[in-house]
Amino acid sequence: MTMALTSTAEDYLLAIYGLRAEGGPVIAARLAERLGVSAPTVSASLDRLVRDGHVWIAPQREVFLTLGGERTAEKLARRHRLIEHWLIRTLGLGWAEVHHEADRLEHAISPELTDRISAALGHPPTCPHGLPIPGNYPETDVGNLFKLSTAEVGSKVRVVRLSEPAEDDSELLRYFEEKQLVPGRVIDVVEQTPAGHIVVQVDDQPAVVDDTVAANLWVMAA
Amino acid sequence: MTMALTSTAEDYLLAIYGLRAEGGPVIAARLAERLGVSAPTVSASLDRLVRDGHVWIAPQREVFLTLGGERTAEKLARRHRLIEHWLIRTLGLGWAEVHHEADRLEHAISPELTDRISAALGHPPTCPHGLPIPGNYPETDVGNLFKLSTAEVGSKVRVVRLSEPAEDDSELLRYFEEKQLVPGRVIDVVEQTPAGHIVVQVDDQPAVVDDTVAANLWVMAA
DNA sequence: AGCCGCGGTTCGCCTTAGCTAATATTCGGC
DNA sequence: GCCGAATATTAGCTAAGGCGAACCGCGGCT
Repeated sequence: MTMALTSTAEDYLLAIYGLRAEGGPVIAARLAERLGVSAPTVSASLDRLVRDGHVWIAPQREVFLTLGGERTAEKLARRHRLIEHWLIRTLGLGWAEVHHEADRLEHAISPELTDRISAALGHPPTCPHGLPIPGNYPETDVGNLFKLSTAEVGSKVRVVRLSEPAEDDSELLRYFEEKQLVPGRVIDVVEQTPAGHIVVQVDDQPAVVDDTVAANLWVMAA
Repeated sequence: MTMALTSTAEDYLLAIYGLRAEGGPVIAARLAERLGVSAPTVSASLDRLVRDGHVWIAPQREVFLTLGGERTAEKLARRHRLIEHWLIRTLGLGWAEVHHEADRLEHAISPELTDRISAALGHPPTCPHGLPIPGNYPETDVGNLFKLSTAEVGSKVRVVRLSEPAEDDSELLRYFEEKQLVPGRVIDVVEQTPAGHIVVQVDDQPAVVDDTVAANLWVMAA
């Protein structure tokens, strides 16, 4: 009988899962940042997660999900991303606001409800920001995604998804929405300035994308 | 800056609000029953609620909501009851299952979301089980409700709402649904047996309603 | 060698929210 | 006025989840 997770434990699993998906080593300090808690708190919480078999810590302090922990995290990510669609679809909530609401709702939705939501939405493969929904997403062309910041000048690319951390930045989300830098859009990479900024063309409208911002958009050749 | 309530505190306010609406004195022992916790736990929690100004204890140990506490409880009840409708409307959830899901969701929905839900549903005056939704409910004929168990033999009555505790009893809910003893239905009170059971006629189908069950249905003359 | 900064842990402390066992209080009957 | 049942409180425990302060280890600089 798999003990029920606390809402806090769910947050940790999801944060680890998200950081992992972003690439780069998952360490306690990053978790502290993302979750907005102190280092000692993360230490204690990780101890509990290890004790309960959701997480294991590699010799160099890197944090990994166990098989069970990963399965749980996938369920949670699925839940979260389906909720985002649901809120947009049934309540007309804004693309930029939906993530925060989903953050709180994801802990309160039963598995049965999750599946009903998926069905009611026609089993969408990704969330509104382009992140894949486990269980619905066909694992194709995951390999040939790259960040807009590394796109070749003169190429055409298709926006596929936002980075995980971008989802927590509502100002950034509103910016993306305004410039229509949303999943599915095809854009021209016009030039890269010496400072690293990228000039793109969306719907024949030019837009200058800050280099740090461009690192938050995953694209593919189009 | 009104301190944010914990999920547990919200449960208490809602329980007090509900018991009060059912009539009868609200005391700690009833709260312990309804919330499924021990008496000392209720004691400690009430201390916190008093400390934070949500609740007030009268000399004879009776529990009252303060003005602020009552306002909060109304918001929570509104939230809960709107969620029930929303789940039925957008996901086709069953009349009998919806209450439990709403119990968990009500702590995770923002005020803005609540209003959007209300708007999307056309501001329904009551929840699917007939309980009024604060802010939407026109306060008419609240006074002339009575329990089915006290209805006069030979009279016609209209089912208006379920009792609060009935909402927590899914078996009872399924029974009501099966017999179509749901808000809006007009039924004939045919006879009362010596044991106190009540024989009614719904859609020309006879049904025997247990006396304790009949005490959970609020009706009005029809 | 020395030191700074980052990462991590240990220590001690706090609040919420639960429990049991024991005790105290109050209420309704008789 | 007394008794027993119901109610409430006290005392003492646990676990989760927070905090800051202090300290350790290690990698790079200078």
